[in-house]
Amino acid sequence: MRADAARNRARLLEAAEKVFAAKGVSVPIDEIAAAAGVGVGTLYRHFPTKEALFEAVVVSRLESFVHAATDAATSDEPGRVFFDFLYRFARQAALKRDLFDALLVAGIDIKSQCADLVGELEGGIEHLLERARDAGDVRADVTVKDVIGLVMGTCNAASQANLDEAACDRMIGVVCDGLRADG
Amino acid sequence: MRADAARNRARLLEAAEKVFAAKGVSVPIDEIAAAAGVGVGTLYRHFPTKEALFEAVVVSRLESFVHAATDAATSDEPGRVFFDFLYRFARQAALKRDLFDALLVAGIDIKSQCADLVGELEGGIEHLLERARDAGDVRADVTVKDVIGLVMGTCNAASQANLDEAACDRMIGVVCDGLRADG
Amino acid sequence: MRADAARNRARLLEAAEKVFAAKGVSVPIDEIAAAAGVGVGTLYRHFPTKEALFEAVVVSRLESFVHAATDAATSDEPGRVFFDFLYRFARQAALKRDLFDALLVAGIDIKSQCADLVGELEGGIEHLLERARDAGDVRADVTVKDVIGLVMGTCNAASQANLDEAACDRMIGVVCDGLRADG
Amino acid sequence: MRADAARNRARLLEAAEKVFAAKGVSVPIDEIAAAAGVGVGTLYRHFPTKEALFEAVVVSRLESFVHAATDAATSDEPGRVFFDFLYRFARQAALKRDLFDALLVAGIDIKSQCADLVGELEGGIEHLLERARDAGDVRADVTVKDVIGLVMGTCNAASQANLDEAACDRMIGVVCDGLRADG
DNA sequence: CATGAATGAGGCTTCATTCAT
DNA sequence: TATGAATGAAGCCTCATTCAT
Repeated sequence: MRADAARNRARLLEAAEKVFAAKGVSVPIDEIAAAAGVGVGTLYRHFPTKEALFEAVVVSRLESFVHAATDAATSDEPGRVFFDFLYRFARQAALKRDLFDALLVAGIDIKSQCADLVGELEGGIEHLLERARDAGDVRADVTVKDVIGLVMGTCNAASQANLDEAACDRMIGVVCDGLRADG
Repeated sequence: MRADAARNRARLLEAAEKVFAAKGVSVPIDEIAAAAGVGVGTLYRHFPTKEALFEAVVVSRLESFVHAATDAATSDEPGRVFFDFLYRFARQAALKRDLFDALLVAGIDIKSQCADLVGELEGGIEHLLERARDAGDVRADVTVKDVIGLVMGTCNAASQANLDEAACDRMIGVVCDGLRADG
Repeated sequence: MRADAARNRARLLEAAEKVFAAKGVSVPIDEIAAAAGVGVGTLYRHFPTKEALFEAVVVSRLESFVHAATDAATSDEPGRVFFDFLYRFARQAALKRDLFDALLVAGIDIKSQCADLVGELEGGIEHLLERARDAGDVRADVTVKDVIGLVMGTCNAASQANLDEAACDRMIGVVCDGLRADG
Repeated sequence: MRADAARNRARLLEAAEKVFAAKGVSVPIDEIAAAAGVGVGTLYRHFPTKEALFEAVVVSRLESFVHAATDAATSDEPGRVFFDFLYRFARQAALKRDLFDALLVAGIDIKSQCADLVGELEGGIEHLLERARDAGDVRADVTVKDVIGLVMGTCNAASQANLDEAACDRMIGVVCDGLRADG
């Protein structure tokens, strides 16, 4: 791939992330192209479909989470590491508001690549969860999906309600305390 | 109001609730009319705008919550009543998936009536929360908005992820335990 | 026809005249029914079509002009009578602004009854014109259609431009002077 | 601007002029697009609104009138030039039937550019009128608005009644004679 | 290869007319 | 019979996608 093509692709992803976040998934694709400083044609050369562009944005987000989970996998303080991960996860999700919502809500099905990554991410978190549970730091009855749902849901709610960072931390704190408790 | 008009209005609300929930707010309005078994014109006679229809659906939902909060306001077991309310709230929200998300996400501003009801509902929950807090059953640092965000967010997440009722209860359980804890 | 039916018909005609004049021919028919204080159903019982209602309105207007022309037919001052008629005609037309415009412009073809009345009116004016011409008070080269066009066109223009009565009189004065002149 | 875009814009203007003239302002916009041999989308790329398209058509017409008025401004035979202008004006207006009516009648407000041009045109004609009046060739009591109303109204009437060119000339002749007369 | 003009299906809404009450 | 609710074709406009430049 030529250097300028690569640069355009990067610009498009960045612009798409911003614009999707700011205006929702239903934003006209021309607006994204404009924000990236390229023509629609160029956008379509890199992403065959609006949906494909959206997926690519989500994928890039997921990837960073997967890396974080992998990095945290081999600590010797499983509990601390697990909860730290949740906080970091939450903060990220809170920052990039509307994107995950959009992903979950807007009726755009997650496809191929995305599904794989989601699986990987779940796997990574499950690993962290199990180690924390084995160490007695997390109650026994919750599943990965519960954990992800709790954190993501809370973040979404916080961002949708325009709550500040303090509120978001407080809410995640509640969730973490709930996870620690003996049920 | 004539009998048939009332029947059609009810059908429309019901259909809209279902269809919005199943396919998101961006569903074509004709589909709702078809689901209700009436022509588009009839829909527009009852609701002057797609947005108005959506609002009406949300309002009817909110109203039932407000009633529940009011009913629970005068118990002598504030803690139990508060958490019971949250469970009921959650179960309702989980059943009617995607609607509240949509409300919060889809860029449709809440208007007039809706805003009032939301305010009322917040007031009602705040009352329950304060009584439970005064009774020492809930930690001191959380606000109504936190509570609502936690419950709603969790429910949304659960429904989006197609989790079953058990998972949803488990998640709400985590949240409630977190709220009980001393922070 | 029952008394109340007749009253409804009259009310509808009156309302239609006002509403058409105020808002143009493209006004929704419900608005006319509402202005007349009856339901649309009643309107349709009296006039099978929006166009038919419009035609009826125009007919009633034309009839009054025809009567005026007939009344003026037998004067012994043909010139004065002719120009007086034009002034009266103009004033009427100017008052009921938008109706004739609408009639002429809006693509609604004149039908049956209307056409007959227009013919009658033209006949009446032609009679006045001929007598005035024979008396040497009007130049020889103009036709009835010219006269009607000049007066109606001027009135329409005046009303469209929101000119006041003085301006309208001035303009008709110009036209009349032009008609008097020897060409 | 790209060559094809310019060509399409021109085609659209031309088609719009014809179609508006033939069928009135209420003609569906798809019909204009079809007449121009382009898709609706193209029409909307060039003119953001039906009204904007209409305005553009009117503007192009007005411009030619303004130029004519400017060209005639510095003659040394003010009377002849003034009446010549009116004849030319009339002939143009008569050719493009229904457009100006539509403009004046159909409830489409003249906006920005249009208003400016109308002002310019009025100014131009006023200049001609004053010079002709000063030369003693036109009666003293008429205003520009009167003159414009008389000519435009007459032309509209002529075209609406499907009168031929001779009749139109005759009618304008009457108006001009009326303007010359001493009132 | 980049651009942005062109396309047209499809969305929301209006309104003349019909029909149940 | 009067009413006004129901109907649905048709209008205006948007926007994902294709294609000429």
